[in-house]
Amino acid sequence: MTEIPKELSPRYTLVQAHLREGIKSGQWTVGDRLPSESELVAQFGVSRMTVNRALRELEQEGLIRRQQGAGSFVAPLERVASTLVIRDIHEEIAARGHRHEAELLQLGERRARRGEAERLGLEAGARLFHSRILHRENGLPLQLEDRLVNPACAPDYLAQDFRQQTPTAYLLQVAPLTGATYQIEAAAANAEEAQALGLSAGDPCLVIERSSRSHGGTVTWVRLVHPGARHVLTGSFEA
Amino acid sequence: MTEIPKELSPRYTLVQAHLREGIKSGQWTVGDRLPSESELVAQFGVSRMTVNRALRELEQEGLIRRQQGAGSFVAPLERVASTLVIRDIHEEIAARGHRHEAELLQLGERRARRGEAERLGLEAGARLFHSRILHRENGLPLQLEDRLVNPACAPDYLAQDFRQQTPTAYLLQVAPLTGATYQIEAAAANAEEAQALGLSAGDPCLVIERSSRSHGGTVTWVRLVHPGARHVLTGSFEA
DNA sequence: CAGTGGTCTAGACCACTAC
DNA sequence: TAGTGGTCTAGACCACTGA
Repeated sequence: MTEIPKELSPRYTLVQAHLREGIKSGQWTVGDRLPSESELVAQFGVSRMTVNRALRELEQEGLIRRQQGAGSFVAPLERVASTLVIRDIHEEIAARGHRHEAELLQLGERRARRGEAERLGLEAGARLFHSRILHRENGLPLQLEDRLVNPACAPDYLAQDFRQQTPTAYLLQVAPLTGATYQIEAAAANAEEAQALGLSAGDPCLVIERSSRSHGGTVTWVRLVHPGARHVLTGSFEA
Repeated sequence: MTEIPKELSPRYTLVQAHLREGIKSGQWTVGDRLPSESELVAQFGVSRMTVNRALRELEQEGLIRRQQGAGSFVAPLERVASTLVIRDIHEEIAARGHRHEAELLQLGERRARRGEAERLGLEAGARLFHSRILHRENGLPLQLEDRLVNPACAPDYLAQDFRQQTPTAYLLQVAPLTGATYQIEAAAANAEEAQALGLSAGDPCLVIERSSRSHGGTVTWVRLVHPGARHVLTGSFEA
């Protein structure tokens, strides 16, 4: 019937662009009702499925809110939300075009200390692997990585050369990630951390703690300590 | 033709559940090719549009990767990504069932200092509003809020009572949010900040700087300083 | 009740990929 | 060239909302 334009944006994106523009410009503001699906069908000369997809995706983005029987409305953007990405330190440094070096400070097996078994979902006093690595960017200490590993998920962990491949990369390979939780805080460097990172004890650090799961349960728990002055998390979001 | 089941999950979610299960269980692992759309059509007895939607949404989630002409594959979950939400401090404290108090330390109009005009997209030396508020949770200092406001976007800013309504809430009301950028870092409290927050100078703080835009441009820039020991950002993600 | 969004179908044409 | 995903249509039935 109607021709599908070649080399152009798909039609549903045209509908989205129209609504985005109206919201950005203030034509529709928070709480306003947007044109109904059938109105957009008439306006753009497309099928309802196409309009429906356009609106559904805008809803997934959080830009609009849809209510069956009532209509589509401009969503209140009360929250600054964006996807926070925590990347492998090697990738992150490489992406900046810099040199990454990993210094292995500790690697071994030991019994879980108080609280450690719980983090990995093991029984108290279970054996686990432990590693401590200092990551440098162009020679400058950037991250101190303290890691606990569930031996059941990565039995060959101790045999790896972590100067060649980061624990993160190795573990992703042997135990595909299916979930994670993390926590970000500011903390003072203790004496050990300060020495490794070339700071003074008490200096502010950005600390990320993360627990990663795979099919077989919790694979690893890691504490990443960064000099506060040298590591910043950034993000943005756009309506 | 085929009946649509009542009171049950939509059919596209059944297809998704099947694929999710296979990926979680390890039936398909990173890089594996998933059944094609037509195979899933045959397997589930649904139309291709339905299967297509199921797969498209899994791709948006990042769980699979699709390539025209080649197939759908299990995506490598290399990144710990999740939606980071920065909420209004009042909401955050109220959600914990605690008492929020705001102490107005400064409120006024002045000329932009060096670097400040740029953050708001104003000309050097332009006039702007400034406020400094200490937020307490159950009496304990939790956040020191230093804010610059573009007068063009919120001309009545100085007349508000910020003990009753946070600047965040007020500004969202008068200038609907259309975008923002933020930055998270660890920093040492300076003398002023330490005094306000009841810390010692040099104590680690979690600092969030955020710039918010509305239709009319940059509305406000804010620096939020939190005692490192008392504020943690958390999040999680699931395959 | 009329209008809304939620879901679904059975086709279709296209661009792309791998063999 | 055969098979893949990308997009689109013109219908349809349904659940829900608000007047």
